[in-house]
Amino acid sequence: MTRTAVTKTPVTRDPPITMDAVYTAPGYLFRRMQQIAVAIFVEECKAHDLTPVQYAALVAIRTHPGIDATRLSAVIAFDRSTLGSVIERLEAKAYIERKPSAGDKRIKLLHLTRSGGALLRDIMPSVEQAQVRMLQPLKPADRKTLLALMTQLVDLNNEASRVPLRAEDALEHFRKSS
Amino acid sequence: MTRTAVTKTPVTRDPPITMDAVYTAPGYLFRRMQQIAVAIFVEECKAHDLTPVQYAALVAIRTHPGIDATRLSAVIAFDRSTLGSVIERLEAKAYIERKPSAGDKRIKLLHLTRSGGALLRDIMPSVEQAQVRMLQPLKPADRKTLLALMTQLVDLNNEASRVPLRAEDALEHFRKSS
DNA sequence: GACTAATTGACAGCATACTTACAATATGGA
DNA sequence: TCCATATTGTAAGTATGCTGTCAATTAGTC
Repeated sequence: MTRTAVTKTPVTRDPPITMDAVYTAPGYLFRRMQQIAVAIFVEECKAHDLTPVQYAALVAIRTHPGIDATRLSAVIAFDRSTLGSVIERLEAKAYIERKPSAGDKRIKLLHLTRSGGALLRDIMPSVEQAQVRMLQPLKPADRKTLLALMTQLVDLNNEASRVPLRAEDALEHFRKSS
Repeated sequence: MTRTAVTKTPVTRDPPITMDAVYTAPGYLFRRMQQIAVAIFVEECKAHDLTPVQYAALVAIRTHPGIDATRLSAVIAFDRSTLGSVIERLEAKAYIERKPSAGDKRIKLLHLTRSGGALLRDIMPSVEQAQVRMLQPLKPADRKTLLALMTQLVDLNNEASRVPLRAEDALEHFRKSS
C-alpha cells in the first residue's frame, strides 16, 4: 500500500470540491496572463488609444511596407478575418492607407501614413513600459527564464495554432511579388 | 566610448526594420500562447462542444452549488458582463439551471444539472489531455519551471487585471448568504 | 487558350472580453 | 422610516478571434 487509507475518501471518487483543476491548469494560467497583459498594455497606452493587436499590425506594416492583408496575418499570426476589421479601424484613424495593387487586382497594399509613423515613435516608450510591467513581479533571473521558455514553447507549438506564424514564407511570397 | 561606431547606424535612430519589437515582447508571447492553448483545448474537446471558458464556469458551479453570477465571475476571474452570455449558453445547453433566490430577488442561483455533471465527468480526460499537450514540447523539468513561474506571475499580477481573482472573498460572501 | 484550382478580401455568425449605463432591489445610516 | 448608496443582472457598444461562405481574380495545367 503506497497510501494511507485514513486520509482518503472511499474508493468511489466523487467530484473534487476544489477549483484546483482549473487554477493549476496551464490553459487557465495562459488565459489569465493574457488578460493581465492586455490590461497593462491598454492602461500604459491609453493616451494613444491603441490596442496590442493594432500596435503589432502597425509595426508589421512599418517593417514590410506594401504588404497585403493575408501576408500580414501570417507575419503576426493573427486571424485573417479579424485582421480585416483591425485594418479598417487603423485606416479610419488614418494610421495606414490601403492602395490597390497594380499587378494583382485582388490585393490591397498596406502602407503606414506619416501620422501612423509618428504614433509608433510616440507610443514606443509606453509599450516598453507595459512589457516591463508584465514581468516586473518576478526576479530578474526568473523573467529571463520565463521569457526563454515561453519563446521556446510558442515556437514549438506554432503548428498547433489555427494561424501559425509564417514570417519567412510570407516574406518570400511578398518579396517575389513586389 | 563604450560602443564601436562602425557597427552602429548614425546617431539619429531610424525605425527598426525587424519584427523583434513584437516577437520578443512578453505580451505577444502571452497572446500567442493563449491562442495556441485555446486551439488545443477546442480540438481535444470538440466532441463535447465546450469552450475553455464554459468548462471553467461549469467546474466553478459544481464546486460552489448555488453561487450567483457575480461571485462566479470573481471565482474564475472572468468579466461579469461576458459571463452573462456564457451562462445563457450553458443554460441553453441544459448543463446548468438558474433559480431565483428566496432571500434576494436580484440574485439568480446557479446549479449544475444532472446532464452538466455527466458532461464534466465525461470531458475530464480530454481536458487533461489538452493541458498536457500545451506543455508537451518542453522538457519535463522545464514544464514544471514554466508552470511555477506562470502561477507566481499571475498571482503577483492579480490586481493588474480588470477582473482580479477573488476566490476567498467571494466564497466568504457566498457562505454568509447561503 | 480554356478549364480547374488556388488566392484574396469581404461578409455572416458565434464566442469571448471589456466599458458604460440602467432598472430593480438591498442595505446602511441619519 | 426614509433616503443615499451599493449591488445584481442585463444590455448596448467596441474589439478581438475563429468558422464558415462567397465573388472576383489569378495561377497552373492540359
